[in-house]
Amino acid sequence: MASRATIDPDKLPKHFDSAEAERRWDARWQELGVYHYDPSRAREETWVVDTPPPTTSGTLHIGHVFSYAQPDFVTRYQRMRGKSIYYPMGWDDNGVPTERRTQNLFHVRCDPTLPREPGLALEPANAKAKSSPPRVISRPDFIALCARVTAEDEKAFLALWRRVGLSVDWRTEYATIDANARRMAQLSFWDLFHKGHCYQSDAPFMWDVDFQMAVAQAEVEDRQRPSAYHDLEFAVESGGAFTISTTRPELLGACVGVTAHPSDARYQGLFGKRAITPLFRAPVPIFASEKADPEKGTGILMVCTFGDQTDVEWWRDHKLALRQLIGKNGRLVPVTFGSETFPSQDADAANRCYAELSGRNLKQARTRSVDLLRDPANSATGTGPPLVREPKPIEHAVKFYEKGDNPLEYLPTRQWFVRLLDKKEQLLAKGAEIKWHPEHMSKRYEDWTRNLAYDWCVSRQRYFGVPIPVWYALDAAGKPNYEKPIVAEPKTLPIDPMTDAPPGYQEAQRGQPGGFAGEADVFDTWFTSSMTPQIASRWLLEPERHARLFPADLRPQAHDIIRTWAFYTIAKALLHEDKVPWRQIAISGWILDPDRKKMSKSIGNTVTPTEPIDKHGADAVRYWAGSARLGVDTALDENVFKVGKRLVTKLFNASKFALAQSAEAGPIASELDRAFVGELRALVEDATAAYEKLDYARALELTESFFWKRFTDTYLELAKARARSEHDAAGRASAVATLRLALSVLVRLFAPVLPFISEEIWSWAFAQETGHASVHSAPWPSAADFAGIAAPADGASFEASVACYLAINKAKADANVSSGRETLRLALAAAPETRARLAPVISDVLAAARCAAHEFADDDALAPGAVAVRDAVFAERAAEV
RNA sequence: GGGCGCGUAGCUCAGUUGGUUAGAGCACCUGCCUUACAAGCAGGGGGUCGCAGGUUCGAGCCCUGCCGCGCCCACCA
Repeated sequence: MASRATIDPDKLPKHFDSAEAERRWDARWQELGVYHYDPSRAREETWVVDTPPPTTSGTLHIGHVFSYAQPDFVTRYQRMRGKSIYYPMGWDDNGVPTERRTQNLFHVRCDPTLPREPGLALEPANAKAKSSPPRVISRPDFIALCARVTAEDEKAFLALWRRVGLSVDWRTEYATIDANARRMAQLSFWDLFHKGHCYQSDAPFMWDVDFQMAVAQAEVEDRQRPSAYHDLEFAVESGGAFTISTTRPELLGACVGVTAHPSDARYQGLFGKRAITPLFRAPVPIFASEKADPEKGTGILMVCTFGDQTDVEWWRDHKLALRQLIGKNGRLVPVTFGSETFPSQDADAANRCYAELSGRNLKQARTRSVDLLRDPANSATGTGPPLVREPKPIEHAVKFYEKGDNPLEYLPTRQWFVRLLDKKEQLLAKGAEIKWHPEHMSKRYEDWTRNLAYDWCVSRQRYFGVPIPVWYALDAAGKPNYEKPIVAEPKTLPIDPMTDAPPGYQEAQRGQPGGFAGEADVFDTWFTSSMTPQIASRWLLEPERHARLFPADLRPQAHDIIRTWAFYTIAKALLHEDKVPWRQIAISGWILDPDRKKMSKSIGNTVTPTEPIDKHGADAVRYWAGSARLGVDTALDENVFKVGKRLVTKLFNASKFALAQSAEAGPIASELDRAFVGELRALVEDATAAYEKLDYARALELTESFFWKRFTDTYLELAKARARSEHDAAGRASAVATLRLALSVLVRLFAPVLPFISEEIWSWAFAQETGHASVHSAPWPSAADFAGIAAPADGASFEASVACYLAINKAKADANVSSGRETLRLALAAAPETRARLAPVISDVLAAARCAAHEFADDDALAPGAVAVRDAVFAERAAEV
C-alpha cells in the first residue's frame, strides 16, 4: 500500500501516556464495534473462543492478565486475518466459593426451610458483628445476596479486562448463574436424562461433612495426614481371639465384618465364623477377601460402614449390614445397641460405651474411643484391655474435598450421577481429535480419563447454583417416588423445582401426600461450566447459530483444571452430540513468584495487576504475557515489564520519525530498500507461520528482534540520509516509501500483543490512508503488502551494508568517538565478492557513517561478508548543525 | 509408587525436524548528548548446555542410566 500521508511530529505528544491511551482507545473500540461478532459470516470465516469464565469470587492477581492475554493475542491475529470473531466473556459465579464468600462477607448462613423475609437489607458485617452468631436467612434471600456479591466482583474483572484490552465482544457477557446459563444446564440434563446417561443412586459416596454435600472425584485431593495404627483384640464367637489393626477406632461401632486374605495361614481357621467386637460386643462375619493385604497391619482387619472406599466394596460385594454411624454433619448419630440394626451380645455395656461417643465429632470420638479401649472392662475376650499396645503413629494419605478442611467420609445419600465409566474409550478418542498446545498436556487428559474410578456425581446440597430441574411425585403416604422423576420440559426452562410446580400439579400440592416434592439439590458448578461452548452457541435454542459457533476453535485454560473443565466439556459434547467441543486447546502456564512458588492467596504472594499496569502500561504487561510460551510456568520478573515498556517507547519514537519524513513516497527502487523489504517479507512469513501454530511468543520475538536489529538500529540509520536527500529524488522517494511500508507492516505485526501503541501509531497516518479505522480490523501483513516491489539484485546486500556500517561504528567506539561524528578518512577492505555486493549500497552506508571520502581495497584473506576498517580518521568534534 | 515437564551466562528465557565459533534481554564493564529516541546509541566481558555413558563424520538437541526441581495422579485396614 503506497503511503502518502505524513505527520508533523511537533503536533504529537512528546511521550506516550499509556494510561490515557488505554482509556481513549478502549472507548473508541467500543464505539467502533471493532470486536463485534458478525453472525452473517460462515463457519469457516469465524473464529470462536471458548473463554474461561473467571471465578469472580477469587482474588484478582497478575496471573489472570497473563493467562487471559494469551488467547487474546491469537484471537487478534485471527481478526486481522479477516475472521469474524466470537470472543465472549462469562463470569463463573455459581458454586461453593461464592457461597462461602457471601457467608463471610455478610456473616450469614442459609437455612432452606426458612421463608423469605421481604425487604431484607443486609450490609457487610464488621468484625464486631462477626463475633456473634451468624444471621440465618432463607434460601431466596441467600441467593439474592450471592448475586449481589458476584455483581461487585464482576465489575472488578470487567474493569481489568477492559484496561488490558482484551478484544472481547462485550455484548456477549454472561454469568454461569444467569437465566440463559441455567436454561442451558437444565437442557443439558434433560438431554442426558432422556438419552439414559443420568441416574440416581443412594449408594455410599464421598461426602464433605463441613459443606455437607457430596463431591465428585475431580474435586477430591489427597493430603498427607498423621494417623496411628490401633491394634484391637477381637473375640471369636466360638472361642479364641485375634488382633486387628485400624486407624479408625471411632468406627468400631460401625463394624460389620472382619476379613483377611484367603491364603493367609494365620487366619484360615476363622473364615466362616463370627467375631465379637470389643466395646460393643457385636457379632460380625469373618470372611476371606483377595483385597486384604497380609503385609498391612496384622493382615486381618475390620470392615466398617464406612471407613474407606474398600469398605464400600466389601459391604456391597459381601452383602454386609449397614450400620451408619457417621451423620451428615460429621458427628456420630444416636443409635441403640441391642437393636436389629446394631446387634450386641451385651447391649447395656455397648450402650454405655456409645453414650460416650454419640454426638461427638469424629476426632473427639476417636480420642474417647481410645480411652474406652484401654479399659479391660470393655474387652470382648475378658483378657485385658482391647487396645493391646500403644497406638503406632503413621503418616498416610487421606482424601479431602479440595476446598474442605476435614477428610471425606462415605455416606449413603441420594445423588444424581452422569454415567461416564462406560465411555472411557469414546472420551479418549475425542481427546485425541483435539489439538493440544503444548502437545504433552494431552497426557494429563488421557491419564485422568483412564484412571477415572467413579461416574460423575452432579448433585450438590447447595443453594447458589443451577437447580436440578426435577420433581418427585409423592404417594399417599407422602413418600417421594424417586424411580420416576418428573423432568422439566425444555420449553419451560429455566425452572426452580423449589418454587415452580411440575406440570399437572398446583403449588398447593407441594409436600402434600399425593402431591409433589421439588428436588432441592443444585448441580455441580462444572455441570454448567462444561456447557460454555453451548451457552455461546445457544444449542437446541438456535440451531443455525449453533452450527456457526460449535465446535469452537479455541479453548484457552490452565492446566490445573484439565481434569475438570476440559474433561467435563469434552464429556458433554460427546454425550450430547458425539462431537468435540473445540478443535484446539491452549494451556497456559502458571505465574510463579520470583522464588518460583505458585502465586496463591493462601501463601500471600499474589501481585495485584493494577500496580504493574499503572507503572508500565497495559501493553508492557501484555508484552510480558506474550513473551512466555504456552504451558510454561513463568516466574514473575519485573524486568520483562520494563523491556516491554521500552519497546513501546521505541515504537512511539521510531514511528514518529519514520512518518515525519515529509518527502513524497515513490516506487521502491533502491537496492538497499529492496533488500530490506526482502527481509521484512521473510519476517511476515515467519511470524504468520508462528501465529498459525498459536505460537504468539515466537511471532513476538521475531518481530521484536527485527524491529530493533534490522529496522531502528540499521535500516533507519542507513536510509535516513537518503530519505532527506536533496539531489536524489528517486532514492528519496524509495526510502520514504520503504520506511512507511516497514512501519505499517511492523505495527500490524505488533498489534495483537501491543494493541494500544499499535493503534496509536496506526491512527497517525495509516487509518485514514487505508480506510481501516482500527489497526485491529486492518488486514494482517501478507504478500499483498509487497506486491509490485521488485526483488533486490542481491538478497544479501542489506546484510552486507549492516556489516559494513557496524564495522565503522566499532572503529568509532574504539576511538571513543560518537557514532554521529563525521568520518574524514576511511580505508575499508573486504573480499572481492563482498566489495562487489556492497557497491550498490555503499553510498547509503557512507552517508550513515557521515563519510564523504573512502578507499576500498580487496582482501582475499577476509571471510565472505566481513568488512575491515583499515584506517579511519574522525572529526574532532560534532559538525555544526 | 506411576506419569509429564524442566535443568543452557549472575537473573529471566530462546535455541524450529542433529550441522560452522551456543543466542537474546536484564545485570555488569567501556565509550558516546548522535538533527527520532539518554526512557537513547555504539562497543565489550561472561556459558564444561545438571552428571555419566552411548549412537553419529558431527550432539544443547537422539538413546540409556543417574542427580536435582516442579506439577499431575495413586496410596485411608
